[in-house]
Amino acid sequence: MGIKERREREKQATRQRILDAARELYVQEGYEAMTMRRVAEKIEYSATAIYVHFKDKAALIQELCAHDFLRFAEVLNKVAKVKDPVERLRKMGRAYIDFAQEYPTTYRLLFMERRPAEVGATSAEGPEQGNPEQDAYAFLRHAVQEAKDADCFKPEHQDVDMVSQALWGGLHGLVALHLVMGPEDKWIDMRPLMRTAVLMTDLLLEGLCKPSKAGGATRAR
Amino acid sequence: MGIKERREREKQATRQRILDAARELYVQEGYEAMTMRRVAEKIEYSATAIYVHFKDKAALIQELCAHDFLRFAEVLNKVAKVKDPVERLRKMGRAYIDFAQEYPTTYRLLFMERRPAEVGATSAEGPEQGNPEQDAYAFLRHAVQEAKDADCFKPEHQDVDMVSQALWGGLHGLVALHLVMGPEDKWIDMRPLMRTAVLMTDLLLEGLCKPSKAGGATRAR
DNA sequence: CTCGTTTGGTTAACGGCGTTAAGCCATGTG
DNA sequence: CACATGGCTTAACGCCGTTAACCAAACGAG
Repeated sequence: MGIKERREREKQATRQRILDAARELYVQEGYEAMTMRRVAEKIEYSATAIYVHFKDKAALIQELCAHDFLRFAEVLNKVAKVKDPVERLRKMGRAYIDFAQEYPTTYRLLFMERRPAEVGATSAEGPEQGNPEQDAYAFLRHAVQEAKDADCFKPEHQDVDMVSQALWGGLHGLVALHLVMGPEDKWIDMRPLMRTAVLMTDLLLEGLCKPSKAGGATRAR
Repeated sequence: MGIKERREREKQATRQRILDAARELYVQEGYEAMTMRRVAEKIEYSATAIYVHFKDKAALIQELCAHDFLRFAEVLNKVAKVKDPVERLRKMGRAYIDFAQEYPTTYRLLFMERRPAEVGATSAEGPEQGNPEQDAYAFLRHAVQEAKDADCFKPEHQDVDMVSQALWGGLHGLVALHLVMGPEDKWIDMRPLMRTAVLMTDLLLEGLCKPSKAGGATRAR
C-alpha cells in the first residue's frame, strides 16, 4: 500500500512549499514581510493551514534557520582544502563576508534576529552540532585549534574558543554595522565592507601569530 | 502673560513623561514591549494621545535614540582626559563594553535595531554630528586621528575611518553576538565578553601600532 | 462678554498581526 | 455502509500602529 506514502509525500511537499514561500519573502522583502498570512497567501492557502505543518511561527523560522545554517557551513567549507590553518582562517574571513554580502537578509535571519530558541535543537535537518562540515562555528574552531597545534600562535593565546570568538566577532561586527546602517549613512562614512574586513582579519591574525607564521597577506600595500 | 508658557511647560512635561515611560518599558521588558498602547497605559492616557506629541512611533523612538546617544557619548568621554591616544583607545574599549553590559537593552536600541531614519536628523536635543563630546563615532575617530598624527601607527594604516570602523566593529560584533545568543547558549561556549573584548582591542592595537608605540597592556599575562 | 479658534485629549474604527476553536469534507478503514 | 482520520477552511480573539471624528476647556478678538 503506497497510498499512505504518497499522502506523506504530498504533505512533505506542501510543507516544503511553505518553507520556500517564507524564505522567498524574507529574502526579497525582508524579515518583517514574512508573516504567516503572507506566506499562506503566496501558496494560496489559508493562514491557519500552516499550523498543520508547523507548531507556530517560531518553529517555521527555526526550520529556515537550520537549513540556512547548513548552507552557510557549506560555503565556509569551500576553503577546507587549504592546508595552512592560518591561511585557511584568512580565506574563511573572505568567504564569510562574501556570504553576508550575497545573502544579506539570510545573514540577518541567522545572526541578527532574536534567536527563537536553539537553532539546532533536535531538528529534522538541522546542523549537527560540533561537526565542522555542518556547524560553521565548529569549522572555525577547528581551524583555530589546528593553528594553535601547529604552533602558529604566540604562547599567550591558548584559549581556542576565545580566539575563535574574537575572529568571528570582529567580522560579525563589521557586517552587522553595515547591515544596520544601510549602505550610505549620513552619520558615518562607512568604508567598503570587504576592505575593512580584510584589515580586521590581517590585524587579528598578525596579533595572534608568531612573527614567523603570520602568513603572506599582511604586507598588503 | 506667563499662561502660555505654563501651558508650554505642561506640554513638555507630558511629552517627557511619554519618553520616560517608553524608556522604562524597553529597558525593563525589552524592545518589543514598548508599544504605543503600553506606553499610554503607563502614563494613564489613551494611546492616541501620544500622537499629539509625536508624529508616529518612529519619531518617538528617534527621540529616545538621540537622548541615549548623548548619554553614550558622555560615558565614552570619561576617558577623554587620557593623554596618550593609544591608551585612550584602549580605555574607550573598556568603557564601550561597560556601557553595553550595564545597559544591554539601550545598546540594542542604539546599534542593533533597524534605524528608523537618521538618528541625529535636526532633532531637538540630538547629538551634534561631528562634535566629539556628543558624537561617539567622532570621539573615536578623533582618537584614531591623534594616534596617527602622533606617528603611533604603522605607515600602511592611513585610513582613519577604516581604522575607526575596524576598532568599533570588532567590539560591536562581540557585544552583538553576546546579546543575540543569550548568556548561556548551548551551541557555543561563549567566553566572557570583557575578556574577549580586551583580547580584541589588544590584538587590533598591536597590529595597528608601531612596535615601539604598542602601549603597555599588551603583555597581559 | 461673547464668539470662534486652537489645543490636548477622548472613543471608535481600520487593517494587519499570530494564534485558537470549531467545523467541513474527501479519503481510507472496519 | 458507517465511521474515523487528517488536511484544510472560516470565524474569532487579543494584540499592534494609526486615522477620523468628536469634545471640552482655554484662549484671542470684536
